[in-house]
Amino acid sequence: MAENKNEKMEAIVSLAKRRGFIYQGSEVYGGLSGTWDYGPLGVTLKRNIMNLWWKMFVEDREDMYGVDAAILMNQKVWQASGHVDTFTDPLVEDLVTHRRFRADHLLKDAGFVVDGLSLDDMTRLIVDNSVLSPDKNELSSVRTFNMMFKTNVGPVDDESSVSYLRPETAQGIFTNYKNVLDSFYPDLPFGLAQQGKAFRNEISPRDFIFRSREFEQMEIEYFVNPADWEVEFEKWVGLVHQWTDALGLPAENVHELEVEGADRAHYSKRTIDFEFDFPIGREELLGLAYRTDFDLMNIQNAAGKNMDYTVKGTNTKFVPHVIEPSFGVERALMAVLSSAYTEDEVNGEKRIFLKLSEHLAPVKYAVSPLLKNKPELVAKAREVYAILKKKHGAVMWDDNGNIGKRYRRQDEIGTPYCVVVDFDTLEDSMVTIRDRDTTEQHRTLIEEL
RNA sequence: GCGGGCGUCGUAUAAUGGCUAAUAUGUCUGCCUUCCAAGCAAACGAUGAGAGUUCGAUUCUCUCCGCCCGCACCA
Repeated sequence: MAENKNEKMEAIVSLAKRRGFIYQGSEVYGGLSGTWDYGPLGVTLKRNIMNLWWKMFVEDREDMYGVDAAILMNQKVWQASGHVDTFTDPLVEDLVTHRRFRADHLLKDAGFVVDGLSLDDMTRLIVDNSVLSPDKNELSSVRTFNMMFKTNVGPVDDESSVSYLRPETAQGIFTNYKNVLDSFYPDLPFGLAQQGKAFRNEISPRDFIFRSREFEQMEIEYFVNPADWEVEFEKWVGLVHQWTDALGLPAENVHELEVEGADRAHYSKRTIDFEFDFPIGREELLGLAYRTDFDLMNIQNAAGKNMDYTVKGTNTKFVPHVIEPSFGVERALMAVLSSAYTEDEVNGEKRIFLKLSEHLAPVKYAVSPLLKNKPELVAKAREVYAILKKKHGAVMWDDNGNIGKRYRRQDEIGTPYCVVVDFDTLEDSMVTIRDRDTTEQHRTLIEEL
């Protein structure tokens, strides 16, 4: 097994696989880098996170509208959004050290204006002016690396049929802004929310599910009066913290990073990265960006459609500005798993458990007969199981081994409560409930579960 | 993509140019068990894929796939 400096991360990856949360994509064929498959528990945990988000940001609010746009979009979307240009990095390679650099960055550093230059133009500039790599060696010609997955739509494989798997979900929202205005004409501010897959051909997918080539986003485009953007932005800072609280992430592990000018995305006037202390280090968990009217204006110019919003009962018109909180599902999941992963000792033995919040845990209750070779206990336990299953859904039957083993198994998958039917249950209709975190137990009536 | 290190049951480890590839745990079956991985018995389960060298390859070589560390990239 390869060296891994991070034991906690390794333990989580191992548990995730062993217990049926997350597997390497295409594993039977040797895997496919940057893809991950979700097992029975993983898909439930992931959906619980996504549903929590949907409830919190869409269902529980009056100003939010859900959409679900197609992943394949007209190629004009990506030209207008700037992705065709900016998701394509011009790279050069040092012919001696083989290190790679951004050609445009090297040229800019050397004092050249590179805006609008073709690859050939850049190569010529490098050759004519003997531009060297930072390691003082000759450079290769300029080649592109496109982060977007390209594909063709329809039977003809030519330029007109080119499309891309979306590298972000946001554009699917912007392209429907006008549709939603026509259907609802909500008062400002209002938001459009979407969950869905996005694809990026990362050079180097890394760190378990942290950076992968196919991932799921939860995004909101919140449309505001340009005059109000700062106030609304601050509100979203607060809402983001509510979200990380709801995930059960310790507040002290969530950090705000104000992203400075040059590092911001091409569309953004202000960005805060919310970072989390992952086992792999402090890394971005989600982003909050003020996108101005960049996207709507792009559409207005490229598609020739008016994007104005008219304030009701007035003649005031403007193109709304946008606050965009953008959440990565896998990163949220990884943050949840890392902060839930706990080791302690019970009776001098190491115990591993996932301290998942009740509303996120893939299994809420495990039901067991105290002994599985006593038919009367099994029958009663089955009864209790059926009642709970009907009521809560996420309930597991477990009669494996002995009671201690079952507790440990359930601990590892984060089941908050284990319900045990014993001989007294047959007399008093009470069951034992054992708490995952404290390992304490108490008795309660079956009806009160 | 470059450089370095790697790839053995689900997981964690062992061993080997030639005997049935070992141990623990797990999973499963039976017995047992009146609350925290107890015990007994049995079974299942692996050399990432392909090619080459060889009488014989999991072991040596090559290609591919994947993983780890570093670089670079990360809107």
